Amino acid sequence: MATVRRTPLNRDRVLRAAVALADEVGVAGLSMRRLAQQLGVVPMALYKHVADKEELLDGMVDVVIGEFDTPGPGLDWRDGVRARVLSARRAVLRHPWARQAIESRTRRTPTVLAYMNSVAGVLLDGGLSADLTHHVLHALGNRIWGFSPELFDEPRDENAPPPTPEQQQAMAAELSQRYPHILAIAMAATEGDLSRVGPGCDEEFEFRFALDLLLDGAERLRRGGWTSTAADPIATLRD
Amino acid sequence: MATVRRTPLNRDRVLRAAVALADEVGVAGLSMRRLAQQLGVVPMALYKHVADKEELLDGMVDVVIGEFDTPGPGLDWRDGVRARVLSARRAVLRHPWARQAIESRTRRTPTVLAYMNSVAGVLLDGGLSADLTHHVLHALGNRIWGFSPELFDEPRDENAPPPTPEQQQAMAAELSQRYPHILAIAMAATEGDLSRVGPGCDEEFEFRFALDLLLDGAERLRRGGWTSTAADPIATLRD
DNA sequence: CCCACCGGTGTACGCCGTACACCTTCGGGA
DNA sequence: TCCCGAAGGTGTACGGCGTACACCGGTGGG
Repeated sequence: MATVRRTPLNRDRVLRAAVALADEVGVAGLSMRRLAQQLGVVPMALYKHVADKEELLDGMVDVVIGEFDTPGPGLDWRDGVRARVLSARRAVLRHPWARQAIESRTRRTPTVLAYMNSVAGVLLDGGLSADLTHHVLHALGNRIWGFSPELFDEPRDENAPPPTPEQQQAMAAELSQRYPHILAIAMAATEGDLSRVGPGCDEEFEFRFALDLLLDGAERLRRGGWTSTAADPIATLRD
Repeated sequence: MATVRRTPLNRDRVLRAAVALADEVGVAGLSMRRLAQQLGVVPMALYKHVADKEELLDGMVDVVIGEFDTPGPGLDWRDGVRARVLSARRAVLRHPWARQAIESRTRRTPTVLAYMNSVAGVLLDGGLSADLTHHVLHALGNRIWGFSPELFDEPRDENAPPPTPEQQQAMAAELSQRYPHILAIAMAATEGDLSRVGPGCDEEFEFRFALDLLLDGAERLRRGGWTSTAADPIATLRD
């Protein structure tokens, strides 16, 4: 009997299936065994296509980077960086696990290098010295991958019931006693309505704010002919 | 016979042993079983003192935060933040696993809140509005914990032999072909001597550079009476 | 025609976190 | 004085994980 032969696996199909699976169940729920099951294959079959789980994750990150789009030239260098980085951000938002995956990766694959090279190119073309470009890339840090590094968000439990007024009252009392400064911030962020503390911060705004703060600081340094070898390299910033 | 009774465990001893063990073997090598062994106790004994491994890690982070020191008042707000953050940095450098642990944590323990509250207090006392303080804290992101978020470092293998001149030549050729902008940066960073690419970037410098870039940008916003409700909130920054 | 290789299989090992039932010890009311 | 309940430590067991290793059928090139 003509048992239909499955079209054979290959590295690309494995990676794309892994991305899809992670989109569903998160990076914590992604296991070699589960991925194999999803592909209708025995776990060890995967190892014909990726060396180990580390390499699988590297490959998955490469897939996400492949979704970044490269805006054409002709932009102010700051707009060029913004465009790249905000595109990265959109890709990372489509794959919520990507942030954690990127943070945990340490290998720099050719894809990763190519992306860094492209961002660096925008800075250099914009007139930043190689020196300044280097340090600005460091300053941007993970932001070039489209997410801010923070410990502030996330612990939001969607299924939790909204706080009752009494709970709000209690929280405000607790905050004002032990963490008055955090209370001040929360009040400002919610315009005094602590019940709106639920939705949390506007990540998009925070991301752009920090990005622009850094890019505009860099632009000021560029104009000032900044160099890292000066005695107080950052002094140019101080007026 | 008088079998000597071990002094009983308690949460504090467990956490400190965990920190010590992680200092030795890293966070990846830290398992409940191994920690128990180190304490001369059966694995399940730990669960009388911490709910689960998550809570153990939260507690370990709290221990590290406990090592931050709080500089006295009387400093310029920027110096106040710098002092706190650089002290955090020293603590995190003493516990190399802490960075990863902090990044992976999502629960905000009272210790975490207290630290954030203290940093926020410095900003507010320095004359930043609650609004601006909020966004500046976001902009600083993980930097308030004493490390920069980056994908640039780490993959340095100490045991690897230094590259031979031929390898350097090959690397430079590869770089100049495929990643010319990265080459430019590497040349600038090593003053043209690519053999010094080994030691990597000066993390301390990069950290301070980014920190000051952000703090000085924030100071400029403060002076300009920045507010997030303006049409183009960041416009104050432009030239 | 044969054989080497490629992709997939099956089994097994040693880790992991932790649920659950149990057992000792000890301090403090009745 | 007795008892009892809590606190702290134990032992066993389960289900999951990544992956080493031996194997095996099909297929295409010499």
